[in-house]
Amino acid sequence: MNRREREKLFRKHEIIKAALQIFAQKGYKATTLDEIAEKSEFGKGTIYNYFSSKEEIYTEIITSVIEQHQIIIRKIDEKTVTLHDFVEELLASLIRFSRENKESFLLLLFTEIHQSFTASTEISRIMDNNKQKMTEFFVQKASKAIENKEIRDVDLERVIRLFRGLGFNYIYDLLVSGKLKEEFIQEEAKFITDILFNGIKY
Amino acid sequence: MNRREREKLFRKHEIIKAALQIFAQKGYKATTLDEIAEKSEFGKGTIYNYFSSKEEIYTEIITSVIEQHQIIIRKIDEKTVTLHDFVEELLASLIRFSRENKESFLLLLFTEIHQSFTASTEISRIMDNNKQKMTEFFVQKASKAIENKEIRDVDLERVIRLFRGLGFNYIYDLLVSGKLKEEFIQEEAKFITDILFNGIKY
Amino acid sequence: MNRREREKLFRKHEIIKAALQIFAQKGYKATTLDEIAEKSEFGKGTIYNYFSSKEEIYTEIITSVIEQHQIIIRKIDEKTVTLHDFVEELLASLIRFSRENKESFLLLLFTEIHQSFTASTEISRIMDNNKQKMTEFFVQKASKAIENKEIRDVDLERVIRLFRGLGFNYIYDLLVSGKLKEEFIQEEAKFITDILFNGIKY
Amino acid sequence: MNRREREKLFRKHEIIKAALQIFAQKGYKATTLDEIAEKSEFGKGTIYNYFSSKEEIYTEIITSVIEQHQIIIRKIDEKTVTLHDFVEELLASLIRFSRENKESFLLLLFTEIHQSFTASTEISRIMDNNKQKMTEFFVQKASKAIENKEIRDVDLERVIRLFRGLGFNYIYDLLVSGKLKEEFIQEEAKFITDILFNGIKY
DNA sequence: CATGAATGAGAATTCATTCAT
DNA sequence: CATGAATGAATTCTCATTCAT
Repeated sequence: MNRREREKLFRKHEIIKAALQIFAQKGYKATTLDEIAEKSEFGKGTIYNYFSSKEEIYTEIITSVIEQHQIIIRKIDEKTVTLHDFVEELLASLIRFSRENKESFLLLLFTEIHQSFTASTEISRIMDNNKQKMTEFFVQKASKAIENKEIRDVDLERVIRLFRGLGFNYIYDLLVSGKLKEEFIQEEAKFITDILFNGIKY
Repeated sequence: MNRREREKLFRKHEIIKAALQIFAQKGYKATTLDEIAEKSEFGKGTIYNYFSSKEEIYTEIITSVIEQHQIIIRKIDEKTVTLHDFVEELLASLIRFSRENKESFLLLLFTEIHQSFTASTEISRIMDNNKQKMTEFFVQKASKAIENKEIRDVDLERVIRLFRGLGFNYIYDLLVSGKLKEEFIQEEAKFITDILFNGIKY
Repeated sequence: MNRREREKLFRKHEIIKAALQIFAQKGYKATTLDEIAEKSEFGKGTIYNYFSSKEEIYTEIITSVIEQHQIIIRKIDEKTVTLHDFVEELLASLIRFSRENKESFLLLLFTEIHQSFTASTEISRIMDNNKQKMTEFFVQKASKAIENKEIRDVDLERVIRLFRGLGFNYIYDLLVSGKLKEEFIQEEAKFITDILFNGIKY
Repeated sequence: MNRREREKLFRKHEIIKAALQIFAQKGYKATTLDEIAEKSEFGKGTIYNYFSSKEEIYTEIITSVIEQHQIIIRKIDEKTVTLHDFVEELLASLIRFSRENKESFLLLLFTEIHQSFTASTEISRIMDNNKQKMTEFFVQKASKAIENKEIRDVDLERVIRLFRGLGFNYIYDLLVSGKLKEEFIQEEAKFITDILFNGIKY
């Protein structure tokens, strides 16, 4: 990649950065290109040299966010053996990611919850695929955990549902409460894992 | 209330019903009055005989949904003594409510997650108040549960965060999966409660 | 005219009274039928039993106002001989009329100034006719006044233009200033007449 | 000011020119943005790149017209010494202005007469201020004229009222009659001044 | 490439008029 | 007759997209 291409990519990224913040704050419909132009400090027309439509900006952003998400999951899957470690490390990673990429996380959450932000079936497909992937990793680890008597013989479909709920919403609450300090990330992950494995019973 | 007033109320409700469905599907911004008019089978102008603006429709709906939500929580709070029962019954009630009022639930979830759908600080206030109320009920029951050694001495702020995450997101997943049958509602509630109390550990 | 007809006429007059006030305050376009309905304490539909359109209400009102105006002029014309008396008495009458029918006067002024309030050529015709009539009376009296050496041999077209300007705008200023007391009406009329005849020169 | 800014200003002026004509013809309420767009030969949306609302267009226009009006008065005030000259020159100037800016004059007249065209208190304030200023200049010159025995000891409040009436309404009549030729402007001004000072008496 | 002026399709809202009760 | 609910055409305003410079 020569200088020209590198610069082009850099400018494109500037636009994405600006757009992400506004999309995360206002949602797809309520975000205007004027705002993106202003925040990215480019002219409105310039944006169309990098993206062919507002929807494309959104799609590209959300696709990239999901990819990062996937990479994290994949890495943790490879790095860990027991379900317990998988859960704790995945949570820690996701919490860390959310903290460092608050807007990405929020956008992911919106898109997850509210798929019709955009009419794009492309995005739906990617989201579903992502969900599917995460489920696979979890089920694999969990199945083995049941075999190894690490955990009880629970209904895995339900547990993954519950786990996903935790993952997303707990982190969201942490984010908006503003209490998410770097030094407590591992602690938060441990806490959720503890409850998930041991329950709150006396 | 005479016939005329009853009819008027009925028609207003027809509009609300239609609007709720579209708001829940598309969100506030992406919902147009033309759609509401068409779905409610009224003329566009007619809507304005019942509401003074699009925002008023939204506010009225979300306020009413939150009220229903509150009533459920309050009832379960009075009806139950132990935290275990409170959690199980509340989950069952919320699951049942969501099943019967899918759109209401989705709208609540959107508004919770994405407060800037509407600029209305009024709605924010109501939402915060609702969150606060639910927290209070939970904390009260949980504090006593700790005293009574029903549960361990866990960090309540975290547990409520976790529980709320469960409540919302688990139900959402159930809803979109389309697997939420009436006969399994109590079972689902029991399952979550079981995990929350006993964990998944072998 | 039997009771029924008298009542009908009475109700029609109630509507006219209400409409006149609002038209005078806001102008034709900015006045809504809802306002007229509310002010007249009739249902909106009822108004259409008495008038076939908003424009008809306006036309009927303005026509009636112009008629009253004409009657005054005609009466003063008959009652007076010299131009001086004609001018003074006409001014006094018009000032009195404006004071007692503020809205009518304002409406007349608007319609005079701003004929395109309504597209109605009917109104234009009536207004022009009114103007014409007033001019005729004035010119007749003035011509004789020149003959009789009551006044100099001035350009009558110009004087009538000047006089009309006085009549309307002076009264308007008096009206909005709120300083128009019954006991000063004749005095005001005398003042204008004095200036018109004698000028302000030392 | 560079080329871009000059062009922008020029286009803005094109819009103002078109809007002025229509406002003057139909009044504020009855003028639509579609008409302004069509007359100015811009797209409807383009107008909003120059003004943020219909009301802003109106306000800007009327403000500018009043300013021009003020400038004329001020200039004449400085240029003349006696009341007689002030009156004659002011009338001539105003007549000339009205002839060359028919629409501006009409708009001024409407706004004066019918302040509720727009709800804007801003405009009311400006209008009142303008009225006030004109009164001050007149009163100052007239007071001195009384001292100097240029004119009789007349009630100045009344004379200014009368003079304003003349100024506005006489010119209006001239305008609509279409008889206002450049070569007669000074003559018209002389005529009115003559009557005001000497009266029409023989 | 960068820009921002121009645009019109589309959105919310208003209101005169109709009409069933 | 009286009423006011229903309506859609008309109006103001927004914004993604195009395009000339």
